[in-house]
Amino acid sequence: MSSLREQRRYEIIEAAMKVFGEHGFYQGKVGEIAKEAGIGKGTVYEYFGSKKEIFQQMLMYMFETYVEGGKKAVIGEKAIRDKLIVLLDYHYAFVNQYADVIERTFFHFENIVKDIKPEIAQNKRKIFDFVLEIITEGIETGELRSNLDKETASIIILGIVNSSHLKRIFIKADSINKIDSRAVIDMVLLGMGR
Amino acid sequence: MSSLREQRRYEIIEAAMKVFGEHGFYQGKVGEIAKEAGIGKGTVYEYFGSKKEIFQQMLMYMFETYVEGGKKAVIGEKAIRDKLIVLLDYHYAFVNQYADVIERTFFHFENIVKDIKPEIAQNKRKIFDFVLEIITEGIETGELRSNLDKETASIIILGIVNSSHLKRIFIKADSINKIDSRAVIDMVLLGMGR
Amino acid sequence: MSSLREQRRYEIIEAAMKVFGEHGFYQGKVGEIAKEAGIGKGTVYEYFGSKKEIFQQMLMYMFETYVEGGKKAVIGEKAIRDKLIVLLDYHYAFVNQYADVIERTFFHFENIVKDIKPEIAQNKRKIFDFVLEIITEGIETGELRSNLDKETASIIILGIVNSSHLKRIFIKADSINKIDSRAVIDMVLLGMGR
Amino acid sequence: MSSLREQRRYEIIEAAMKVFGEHGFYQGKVGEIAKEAGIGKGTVYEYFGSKKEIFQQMLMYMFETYVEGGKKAVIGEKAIRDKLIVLLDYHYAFVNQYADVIERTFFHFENIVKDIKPEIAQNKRKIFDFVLEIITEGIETGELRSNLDKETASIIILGIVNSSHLKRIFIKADSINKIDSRAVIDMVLLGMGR
DNA sequence: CATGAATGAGATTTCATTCAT
DNA sequence: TATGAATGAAATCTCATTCAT
Repeated sequence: MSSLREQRRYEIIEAAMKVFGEHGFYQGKVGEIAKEAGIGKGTVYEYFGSKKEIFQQMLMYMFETYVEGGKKAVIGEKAIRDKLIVLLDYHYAFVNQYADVIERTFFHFENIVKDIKPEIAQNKRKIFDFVLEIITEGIETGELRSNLDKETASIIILGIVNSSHLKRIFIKADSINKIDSRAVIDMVLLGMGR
Repeated sequence: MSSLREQRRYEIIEAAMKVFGEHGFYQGKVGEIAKEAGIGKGTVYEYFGSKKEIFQQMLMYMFETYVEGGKKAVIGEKAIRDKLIVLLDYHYAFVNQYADVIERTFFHFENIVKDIKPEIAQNKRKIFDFVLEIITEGIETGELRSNLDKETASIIILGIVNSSHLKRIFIKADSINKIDSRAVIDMVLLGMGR
Repeated sequence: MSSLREQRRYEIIEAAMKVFGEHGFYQGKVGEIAKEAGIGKGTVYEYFGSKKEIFQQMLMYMFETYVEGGKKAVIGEKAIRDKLIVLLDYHYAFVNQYADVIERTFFHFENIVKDIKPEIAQNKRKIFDFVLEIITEGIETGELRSNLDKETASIIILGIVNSSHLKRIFIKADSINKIDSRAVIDMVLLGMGR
Repeated sequence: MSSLREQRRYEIIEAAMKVFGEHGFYQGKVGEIAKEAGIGKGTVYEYFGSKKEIFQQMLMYMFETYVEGGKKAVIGEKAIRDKLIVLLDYHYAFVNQYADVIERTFFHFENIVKDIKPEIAQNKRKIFDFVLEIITEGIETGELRSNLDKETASIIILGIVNSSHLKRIFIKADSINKIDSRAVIDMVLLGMGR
């Protein structure tokens, strides 16, 4: 059955996340992915045409998982403030779960997938649109200022969302200190000014 | 004198920025760096012990340039708001100047420099401290709320600073639209909330 | 019964002729032969021990077909001149029918079948003997000069027979111009000299 | 100097003739060519872009050598009969010298060099033209019949020239019996008929 | 009998690094 | 000091063959 094939594909992608996460794209060896997945090297090529394709499919999978999960996480919240907090928490959890592979590849694959599948590009755009939606909704419900430039606000939120992961990079690589989502969002909503 | 040697080292690093910027670390060839620098392949190894070392030194150089330049840019401004705006502009200009190499390597070198020189780690910390200083100063001068958690605020600023470059990644790769630093900072200072 | 098995073997050989004809021995894949024969890859190995064996059997089959067909074609002719013309036509038709596989393999299998089955060697010899017979007969009937060195004459005829296929190779690959068998044979019988 | 590079290229081609001659294109390994040439595997790639390119250049070299040598060999002879005899001898010597590689590749490279360089195609044509010239000259000098179809005659001669090598293939693989060029040519000139 | 998923040996090719000049 | 020809380790990918179903 095809679901068996799907299952095997998924196992390889799982293994790829581990290996690419540990070593990045160029240092991640196909042989190691195979070993990690508990199969032969040649078998990997029965399911994916090339190392690059494994990587692309892995990214696709992560993007989809990310966007889907994010929407699901946010859906339960009513207040925009809560949505943003949940989004921040979700992002942090996601990044932590896939920490290595994200740090090494998620925001850094442009040159690897120059012949990037349109679906991936779409997914990138989806993340932005997702945040834009929340902002728009916040303005409509009156929780956010009505004169807010929505695109700029989204950029800011996205930047901050991404900060959780920057913290580890910029402050200490081994930091496991989670940023306080509540504090962050409140600071953004209230403003830093006096 | 050693200054000739320094000069030559610098030329190689310049070439490395070009080559690594265009192709990333693993696809950037030492031979291309040599050609770009107008010297022989073997000569590169008279100045650097390995490809990895060239890369590390290049990062060091960029960090130092970044921090130094940032401090210099900000020094002329009195108001914290202006300092932040200038910082954002500076970051954007810096990222644009070294756009390719940053996108491909600046936030992605963990695995390349596992045996990272302490100086690089220090420089990363310096960037954070630099922002932290501005925030602290802002609180002291009363421009920022006194109950602000300084570290969190710095993380937010850093995240936003980094947004300028995220915009290109998340929205459209070919976008040349600069984010409006003034609008962004004001939004952060005033808050998004009603 | 075994005739079912024979039938299946024949189908595989037919498929092999197509595949080896298109891609040659090394580029012709067993999987493609299987697909062409409409059976599973594993099934091929129920009938043949290895790719090499398929190839050897295919050659055997072609040799036998060639020699048999050649004799049959010639048998109806009385005059040696006609026999030779018919032989030339037959060879051309045969080569055209199996054009690709012959061009790619017929004269090029030495290293593939180093452990060549004696039967193949015998078949090669048979082709020569077949021509030798015609020459001998021609001398006996007085159509050919009595002082003709039979072996040399056979070599010449064989070379010329093979020319039909050389024409395509040496002049233009896409040439479909058949050489005029009558003209050729007459030229050989009459001689080129004044 | 460039002649050093030329020299090295030639050495590699020599090694390639040996290796491809022994094992054919697909079984001839680049590593073996390198070893045969007494250099490292990587060095081969400093001189040729790929295995295919080595093969193509080798063919080019052989064609050129063949045509040049053939013309030189024939130039000393006045009579057409002698020219043809010399050509036959020359061909036999050439084939013997490069026996293996010719048997395995010379008439069998169509699919390897699909992207065949125009120069190779030209060389193939040159061989035919070369024979055509001799025939034409023979007619002009009156040594050959004036009503001879020149193209057909050339095909015949080419086929026969090629016979010397067919002899080994069709009769016995280990035969070192040279065909008697004089006898062959005379038979062609006089004709086989009574 | 028939199958095709799984395998891994082995080939080509790349490129950082060395070292004789 | 500067060079670039030479190197070979190592990686990706192919495909004949096996064998559990």
